[in-house]
Amino acid sequence: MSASLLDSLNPQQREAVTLPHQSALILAGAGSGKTRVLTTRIAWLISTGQVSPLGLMAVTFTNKAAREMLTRISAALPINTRGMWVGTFHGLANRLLRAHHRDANLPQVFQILDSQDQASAIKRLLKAMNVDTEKYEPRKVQWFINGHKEAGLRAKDVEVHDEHTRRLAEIFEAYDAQCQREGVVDFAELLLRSYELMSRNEPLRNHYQARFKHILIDEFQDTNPLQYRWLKLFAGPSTAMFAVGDDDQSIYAFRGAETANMREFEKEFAQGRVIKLEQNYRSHGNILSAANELIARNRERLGKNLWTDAGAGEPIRVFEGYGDQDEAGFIVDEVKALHREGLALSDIALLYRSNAQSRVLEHALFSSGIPYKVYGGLRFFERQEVKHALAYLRVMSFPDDDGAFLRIVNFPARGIGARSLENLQEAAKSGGVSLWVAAQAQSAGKRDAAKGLPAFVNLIEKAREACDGLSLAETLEQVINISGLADYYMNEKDGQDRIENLNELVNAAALFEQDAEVFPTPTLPTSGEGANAGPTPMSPPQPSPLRGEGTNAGSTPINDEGRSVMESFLAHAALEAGEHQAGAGTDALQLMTVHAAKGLEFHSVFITGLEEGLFPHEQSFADADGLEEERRLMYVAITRARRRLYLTHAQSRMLHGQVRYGLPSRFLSELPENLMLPLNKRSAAWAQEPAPAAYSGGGNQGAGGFSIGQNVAHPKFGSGVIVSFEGRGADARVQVRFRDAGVKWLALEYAKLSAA
DNA sequence: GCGTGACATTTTTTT
DNA sequence: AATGTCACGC
Repeated sequence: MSASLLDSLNPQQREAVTLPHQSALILAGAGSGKTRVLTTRIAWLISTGQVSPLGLMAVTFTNKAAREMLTRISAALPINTRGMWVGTFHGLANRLLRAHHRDANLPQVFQILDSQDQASAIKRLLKAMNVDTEKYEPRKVQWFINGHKEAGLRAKDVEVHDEHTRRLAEIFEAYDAQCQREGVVDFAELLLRSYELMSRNEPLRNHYQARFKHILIDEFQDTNPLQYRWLKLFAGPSTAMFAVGDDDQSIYAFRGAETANMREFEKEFAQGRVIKLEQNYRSHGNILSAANELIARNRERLGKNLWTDAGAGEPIRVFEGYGDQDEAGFIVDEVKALHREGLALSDIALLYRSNAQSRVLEHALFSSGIPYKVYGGLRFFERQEVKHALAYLRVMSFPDDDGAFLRIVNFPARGIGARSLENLQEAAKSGGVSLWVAAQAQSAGKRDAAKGLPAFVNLIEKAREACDGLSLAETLEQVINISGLADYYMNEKDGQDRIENLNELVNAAALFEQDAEVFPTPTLPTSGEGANAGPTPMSPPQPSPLRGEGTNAGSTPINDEGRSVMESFLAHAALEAGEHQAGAGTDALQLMTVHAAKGLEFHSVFITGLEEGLFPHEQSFADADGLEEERRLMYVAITRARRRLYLTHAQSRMLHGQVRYGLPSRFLSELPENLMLPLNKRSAAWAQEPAPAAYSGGGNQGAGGFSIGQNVAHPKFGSGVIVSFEGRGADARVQVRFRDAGVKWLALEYAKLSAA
């Protein structure tokens, strides 16, 4: 079977898949079969008996990629993939920390903070420390902390040059102490903590290094310094590292990714064993040429040249709309036409630079009745009602989590105001205990109170009793009712959606549980049962450290990592925010940010909002690196398309509640003109009139018979389009974007402007 | 203590 | 536009 597996590969792909037991770097261009090579190599290694399923680790960045890999492996091999170390950096770090939580100095039931949770934890801390939040903005503090953690640095490692930084380091330290107290761990901490665990604990390190014969890393260009160091800790003398990446698709520098890791890896591990996959199987020639031409403008590249033997295909369609609504209208019409020709909606993607841009598109799609699905944005597990319900679960199982406690102590409102909370926090602080313990103390002897703190303490204890022995889904159902969340949202005027989400949450829990039960515990070896991992001597307090912790004597069901299903579910909620959107299975148009589109492909792709300031984003203008990253982002966007590519932009759009006028993106002019097919904006039915309805209405009708969006001619500057105006009568001035002469303000009284 | 409305602030990308 | 913060009145 391995023969047939290899048959369909090209020579470079095959070479990569069948590399001997050595480290190597695979430079894999967009659409060159990267995922295929990775999964085929795993299948090949296992099926040829070179490694057992548990003797390898495969790391990805997104849950989607991890899932995809597992699916493909199970399709190729008759093995149970559960228990295999295939997952995201964060997922695997979580797994390691759960299994060795004692060595990592964490409670068995540590909770994972998502960015929202982290932000509120920081705000709470700043308040408690009496920090001036004008001087130390929570956002910046968060950025500071995460930045350092991602570089592998603790508060004590912060380089202090000035008072401000010194204070930040202090806050950093206090933040970590708070998290430790509350048994919570943020995203960066997952990695840093597991990194420290591995580097400090030699037996543990030796164990894993001996276990993993092969480590395969996807999207290597996106690793940050900490992740790279993290990987290296798992690599023993006999471990082969197989890194697949594309420096041209590095789009996560903003969160610490360093392409330098690729050069570093080449020196340290691959030692010259570099295989380039340059044949693109995805796109037609014109699309690929455009992408190549664009990315060639970047200076910092390892160098690669994608080619295809497919034909040139269609030209790239470019559309300019008057406003964002025209842009959306054009897209709706084109999508309809494509769909009519038989193309599945799910094979068409609408891409944008930032999430906020989806609104207008959604509106247009909704009113035209085209089914669509938005990825990203507000995720299921990030919704407040879901977070509330989960916080109840959390407080029930780990009441010392002050963050979860504060989230729900007075929600739904039960008469606990800021004053009582201040008192409580005071008491907790002086007693050196959690809010929950302090609340319990204050409520002693007031068991039947109907309001206030005692009522809350009562409620939690009652809920605990009521849920004893129940399944996860049943527990959630109970909690949603007992807590009063159900009643609360029932009476809210637009609470119906929230109720539905809560029901959906119960469903998700049931599904999750079912999944956990299909593979009962004993068949699921965890860390300890790698191909050749004998029991390794460990630090004393743990009897069988590699077997995961706490056999959990209680009645709660146990899953593969020896923790309760509830814990796993809470971790799942944080790590995999979830695309629990309606319409699974139905054919729907795909809407997402360019970032979210990485790794995906579609027959037809619309890249929207191609305007200066939007894409490239204005935040990137400051430095050359920022612009290069935007260009790589554009490269990623273009290479998503197999057959047809649309580039759209608008002269004006609503942004932050104001109309903004944007010039066409520089990326449009960086593409080869001969490949482009400009679509005349007037050819579209809705744009027949000189002044489109959207702009002739709300006071935009300019003086002197001109209007925004109108094409004009000037004797000296040539042809252009009116983008704005101010004043009336003799004072009236218009802003014109000329084709060649740039943007100019002209006084209507003097300028010899004529309609064109 | 709690709900309301005025006011200000924000506005990239994600595990 | 949308969300958070603050002050006020009940």
